[in-house]
Order: sequence, then C-alpha cells, then structure tokens
Amino acid sequence: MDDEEVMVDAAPGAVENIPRRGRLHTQAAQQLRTMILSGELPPGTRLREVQLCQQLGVSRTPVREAFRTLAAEGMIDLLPNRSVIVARLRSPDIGHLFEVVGALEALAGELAVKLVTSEQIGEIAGLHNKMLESYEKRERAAYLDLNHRIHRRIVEISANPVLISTWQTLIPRVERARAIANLNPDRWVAAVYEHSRMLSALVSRDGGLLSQLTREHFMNGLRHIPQESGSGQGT
Amino acid sequence: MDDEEVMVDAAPGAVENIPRRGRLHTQAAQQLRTMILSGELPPGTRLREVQLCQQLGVSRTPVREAFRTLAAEGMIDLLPNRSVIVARLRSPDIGHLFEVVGALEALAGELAVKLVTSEQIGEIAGLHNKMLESYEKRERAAYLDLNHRIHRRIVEISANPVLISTWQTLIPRVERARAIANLNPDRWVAAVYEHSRMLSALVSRDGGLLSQLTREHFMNGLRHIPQESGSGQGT
DNA sequence: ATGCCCAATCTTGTATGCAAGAATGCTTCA
DNA sequence: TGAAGCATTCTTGCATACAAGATTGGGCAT
Repeated sequence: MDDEEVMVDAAPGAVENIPRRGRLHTQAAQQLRTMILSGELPPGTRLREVQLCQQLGVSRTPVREAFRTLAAEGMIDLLPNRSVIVARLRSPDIGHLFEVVGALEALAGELAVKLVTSEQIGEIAGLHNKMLESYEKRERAAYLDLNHRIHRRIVEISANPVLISTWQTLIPRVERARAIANLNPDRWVAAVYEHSRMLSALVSRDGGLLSQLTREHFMNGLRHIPQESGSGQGT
Repeated sequence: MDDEEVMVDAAPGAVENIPRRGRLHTQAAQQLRTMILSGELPPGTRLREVQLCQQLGVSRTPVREAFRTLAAEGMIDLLPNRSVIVARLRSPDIGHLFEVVGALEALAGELAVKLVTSEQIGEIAGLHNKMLESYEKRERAAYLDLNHRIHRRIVEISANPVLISTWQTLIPRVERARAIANLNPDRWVAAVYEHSRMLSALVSRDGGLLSQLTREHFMNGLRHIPQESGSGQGT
C-alpha cells in the first residue's frame, strides 16, 4: 500500500505525550468533555463523527463509544439516525437541574453530619474562610472554585457512592451554568451569608437544618440565573 | 443560524414488537438488562463479547455500545482490558441506592402535587386499586409491576426532565434489588399501607407529606432487603 | 519438586469497509 | 412561480479484519 498516513501512535499534534496510550475512547471522551465545558463546542453544535475523528486523530469506533459515555452524562443528545448534538442548556433546564442537585446535596448534608469528623469540619471551615477572603477581594474565579470545593467536600463526606457518582454526573452542567451566570452583588452577599449559616449547621451537626439550608441555597441561586441562554425555541 | 427543533430520542420503549425496532445496540442493551434483572446473568458473571454476540445474534459493535449504556446505569462494571462483569449488588450499595432514589422520588412528589391534574390522580388511583387487587391475590409479579408504574407515573408528572432521566438511570438497579428481595408478608402489607397513605397525600395535594412518606417508604423497604446477595445461591 | 520464564491462545481495543436511512438540491409539472 | 417528486450525497449503523494486551499452560532451571 502506499504511504498513507502512517500510524496514529505518533501524535497527530494534540496531546499525545502520554506514554501509556490508555483507551482511546476514554481519552476521546475527556477531550470532548473539555471542549464542551470550555465553550469550544457551544450547545446545539452538530458533532459529525468523521470530522471529530480527524480532529482527535482516532477512528470512528472510539468516538462512537465516547458518544455513549457523554450521552449518559447528559452532555450530548443522541438522535436516532441523525447527528449527535451538544446538549442545549435552556434556562428551564437549569431550574430543573438546580432542583435535582439541591435535593442531592440536601441528602448529602443529612448524611454528612452523621459521619463528619472534627478534622473535616476544620477543613471545611478553612475553605469557608478562604472563600470569605475571596469574596472580600471580589475575586470571582477563586470564590467560585472554593465554593465548588466546599460543596464537593460535603458530598464526599456523605460516603454514599451512588450519591457521589450521581452528583458528579450532574455537576458539570451546574458549573457550566455558574460560569455563564453573572454573579450580581446582591446575590453574592446573600450566598455568602447562606454559606455561613450552612457551616454553622454543619458545626452543630444539625442535619435537618443543613439539609433545609442547602435546598434553599439552591432555590435562591436559581432565581438569579439570568433568563437568557438564547437560541432556545424551547418548549 | 440553524434553528432546528431538538427532538428527543424517540424512546427506548415505544415500539417493541416490530422486528425492526431500530438500533441493534438498544435492543442488545434491553436484552442484557432483562437477562441481568431476571437473574439469568448473576452478579459477577464474566461477559465475553463474542459469546454474547452469538447469543444475541448481532456483531460485537452493538454489543460494545450496549456495554457502555449498561455501565452508565451501574448494571455492569467495565474493567480496563479485561472482561466485563455483571455488577455485584452489595447490600451497602443497595442502601446507598435507596437513599438517593428516595430523595429523588421525594422531590418528585413535591413537584408533582403542584402539577398533577384530577385525571392523573384518577389514573394513579386506578393503578393503586389494581395493585391492591394484586396484593389480595398475592400476585407478586403483577404487584411489583403496578408498584413500579405508580412510582414512575409520579416521577413523570413532576415534569422535571433532569429528575426523570436521573431517576431512569438509577431505577434498573432498584428493580433488580426488588426482584432479588424476598417480599416477606409483613413488609408487603406495610408497603401496601404506606402506598395508601401516599395516595391520600397526593389526593390532598400535600407535597410535604407526600415527600416525607415517600422517603420513609424507601427507608422502610431498605430494612427488609436481605443482607446478603453477593454471589449467593441465586434463587 | 517448585518457582520462574516464555510462548501459545484468548480477549479486548481499534480501524475500515459496506449498507441503509436521511437530508438536500435539482428537475419537472401545475 | 411554487410545490412536489426524485436522485445524489452525506451520515450514521453494523460487521469484520487486524493489532495489542492479558492470561494461562508448559518447559526449564535451580
């Protein structure tokens, strides 16, 4: 045969440094996830298999398997015999998402207070204080990162693997929504206050209160998500 | 820009009888799910691709894609370069599962009472009465089926697509646990009573009460799951 | 006899070829 | 001129061939 493209193991130019070329479909899924979260592939984008193959330097098989993984995460929509499209993030969906994640984190709070150690409370309090500092300096990115880490830590402490994996599946979309949403000053200060109350509930190990505050925290946050998200001719 | 309507995938369960029911991988996934739920493939079973291909009459490609779907549902475990195995149903995991699904259905109840129509209440009441009949006749399979349909109907009425899809992802494992669990007479009558109370709460549109009853319903059911279900003697 | 190493075989991972269904554009008729 | 039917082309779905990693059994050395 002629000198077609030799082999793919030599890096077509993307991130190919990994000596251990672990499953290509896992790698493809991760790259796609990153591209979607970064906004490189906006919602509604049609993903054609062959195009992505060339872009990622792999064949159609791993790409197709990555599609299944991403579809299970709700990142993309699989249409019967048609193209795959990046899931749209319509504002009603954000509300639905917040309701579900709020319920999950409320459960996490209930479970966590039964298991949390003093060290872990100290750790979360530390994150909380750093978050307050970020708020004082109005460092939005750092604030959001610490915010995320606090929420994640509580979910992890719940020690419920089903809860953790379900939460992890949904949370990229929440982060995506947060990245879009403008944090207006009124909401920001309210969120900080709510977090302080949640920390108090955790310290006093009041699961019912923490659960209720968590749920309210999400519902309050929801009211401040801008109603945009354009292009939605939604239902 | 293209403003094409986003049509959600036309349902895995819409048309089942016609021989050409679309995608082979969907069909393969459904068959595998049934085989696992029925106990034909007990937990820990190694699934070799080629063997399943011959058994299902398809090639390896749709089988591999079905594997991804089932893995996302937690029905099977994908090991790196080794065989796929049917997920073991450890009893702690069942507890974790019930906690999460209980929280989700509690949320569904809260949302449903705000939206449910009189016709839908009548429909659920009808299912409930048929379930009572099945209980009177001790028709276990019919009872479980109606039970499942009632729960599913409430989740659907919540009209939260994120909640619905998350619930659908988790529920096969719940059904599997229910299929394994022996429904002992004491638990059975208690479950029927709990369902009656839940129906009353729905009729009176008391979301808080329905939510609480739903959660308790799951926690009570959990206590009667046999504490062993590993690689046991099966039926 | 036992433990280690190597090779044969099995199984999974990937690529590609082929067929069926869908979208699109063109032609034709009213 | 507009709409409908048809054909071309594109894209997905499926099957199979090939390659790489893993497991296991046997042989050899200590």
